[in-house]
Amino acid sequence: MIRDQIRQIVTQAVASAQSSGNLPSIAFPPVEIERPNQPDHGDYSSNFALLATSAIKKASGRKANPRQLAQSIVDNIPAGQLVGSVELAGPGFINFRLNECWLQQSVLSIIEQGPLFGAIDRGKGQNWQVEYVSANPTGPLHYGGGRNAVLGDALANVLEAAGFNVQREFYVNDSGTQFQLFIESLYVCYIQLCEEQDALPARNLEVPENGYQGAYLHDYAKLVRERVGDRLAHLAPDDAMAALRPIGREIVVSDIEDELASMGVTFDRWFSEQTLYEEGLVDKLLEQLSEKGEVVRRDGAVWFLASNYPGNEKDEVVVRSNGAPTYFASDIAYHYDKFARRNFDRVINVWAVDHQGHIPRMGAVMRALDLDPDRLKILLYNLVKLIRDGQEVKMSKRSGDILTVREVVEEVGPDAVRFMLLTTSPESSIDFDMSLAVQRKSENRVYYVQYGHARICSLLHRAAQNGHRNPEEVPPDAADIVTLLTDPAELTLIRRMLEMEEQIELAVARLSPHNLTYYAEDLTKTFSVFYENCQVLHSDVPRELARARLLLILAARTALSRVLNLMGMSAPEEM
RNA sequence: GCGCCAGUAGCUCAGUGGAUUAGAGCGUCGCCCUGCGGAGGCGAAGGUCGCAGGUUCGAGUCCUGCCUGGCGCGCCA
Repeated sequence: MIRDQIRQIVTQAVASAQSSGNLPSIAFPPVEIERPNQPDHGDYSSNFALLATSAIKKASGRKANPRQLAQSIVDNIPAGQLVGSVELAGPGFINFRLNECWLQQSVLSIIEQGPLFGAIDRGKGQNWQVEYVSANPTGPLHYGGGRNAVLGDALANVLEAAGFNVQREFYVNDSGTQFQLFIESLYVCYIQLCEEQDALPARNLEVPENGYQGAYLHDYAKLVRERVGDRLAHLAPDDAMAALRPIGREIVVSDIEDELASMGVTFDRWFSEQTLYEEGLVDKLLEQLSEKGEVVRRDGAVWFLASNYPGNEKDEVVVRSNGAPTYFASDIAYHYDKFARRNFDRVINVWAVDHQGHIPRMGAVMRALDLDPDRLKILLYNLVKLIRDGQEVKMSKRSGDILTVREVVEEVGPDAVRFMLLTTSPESSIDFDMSLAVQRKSENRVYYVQYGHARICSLLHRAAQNGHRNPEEVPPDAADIVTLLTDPAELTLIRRMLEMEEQIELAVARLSPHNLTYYAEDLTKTFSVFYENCQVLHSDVPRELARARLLLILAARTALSRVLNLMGMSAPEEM
């Protein structure tokens, strides 16, 4: 990474200034390289001299002059290929400007990297898991789950770009009370359907008190009947429901899977909670924890003594007094499986804020299992408020009247959904204006980037028609040709593209990819300015210069489609 | 009551302790089509960064207190 290289240059300059006695030999803080806001201040800058001043003051009580310190560092920076100029500025900043020749050649390196452009090696082959969505398998996804899906998916993309081996997992809660209620509700709908279709005597069954009422249950019931006919209607209710469980599970999970796929979200693994019970892992771990005194029986229930751990005020029930385990019991086993068996170096769970209370107890579980709590990260995101025609879209979950991810995707399109749900930092809530998202006009920022990409493709296509042979290929003399790229708009575009690595690094460091949306817009904006200022296929433009600009455009397409793909969006060739 | 999060332009939101001017999109008001897709470009207006203190060479960013809003504090998930 460029930033790392510059950091390295400064660090070495500091070391040589120290060994020649121009800088005191004390322990300095690590060198920070930042990107100045103002272009006048160069491409990169370091405030090291300012930080060093206070370090010296602390160490020796002497007050050093930051500009002087900066000068002695600058004096120790050798000439190189990457950096064109180094200057001392303001109270003691060291500003770096990238070498123009180097910028020009990097156009070719961008093209060469292609769809992997911007990849960095932060992961060093570590195995990470991102677990996201993990909605209850009781029906279609509530639109709020869309944010979870988009966030987790883009984060996984970015982690892969940063050199991590990433596994995407959906945890299927196919064992708890909610799933049981779903099966009971589905059973009732199924029976009603059979009574109707197969002329069976009416039993007047009703969906249980806290059961699921949504219309989708009737669709599911139809699917059940298509598979097994009225066979289950002739069994005793308990037997029928036992038989219904795997069928219902498959129907609802594949419905959710389709729904997510409509947004381009797919998983490597759908992990069944039920299997943790079937193989006895839950019991085994509760037993182990009990032997260690982490789990005790009290008031007829079984408790995990979370309050022994920092941040936890209360203990947690793992087995109710009626003998039924809570979801927390299987969560212990699930995380044991993730860390102790599958050995992920790190796991990121994407949770909505209403689950924030679980965070401290998960930390307690990790410690109780002798696992490093830092291996588990929770990415919390705030809720989504849907606005349509200036009004909040309200809904009642009870009547099953929920707006689903599928409906929102159908209404505004998958790319708009992804972009909109990604622009806001996770901890902020989102006001998602659907009426705005549908508009394919300038008021809608979603299509701006895609439009830019489509223009690029159109331009390359037209170049071929205009007699440029193979505009998508790099000619043998490309290294000479790109030296013609000297227009400020051209160089600015190159600089912007070269931020890709830093944007990926930033998204990984914060565990949030929302910066990508802003970067994508910025990139497109810079391209548009270039496009406005620099003609390519006009007859006035010399042949060689046109070729150079086509290479730049090819690089721009590489960069734009890369960032779109990282966000999980399509990069259309025409619109 | 306690805990977590948010409060930045008319609206929706960025902002990684830095450089007399705090950014973007939309909206508003002006320009730019005998030029590669105008779903574009240029410019203007618009801010006591919730309030009050503090830390430091330097604070929208860190600390404390307060105000407002959201979420959480079950033998629910």
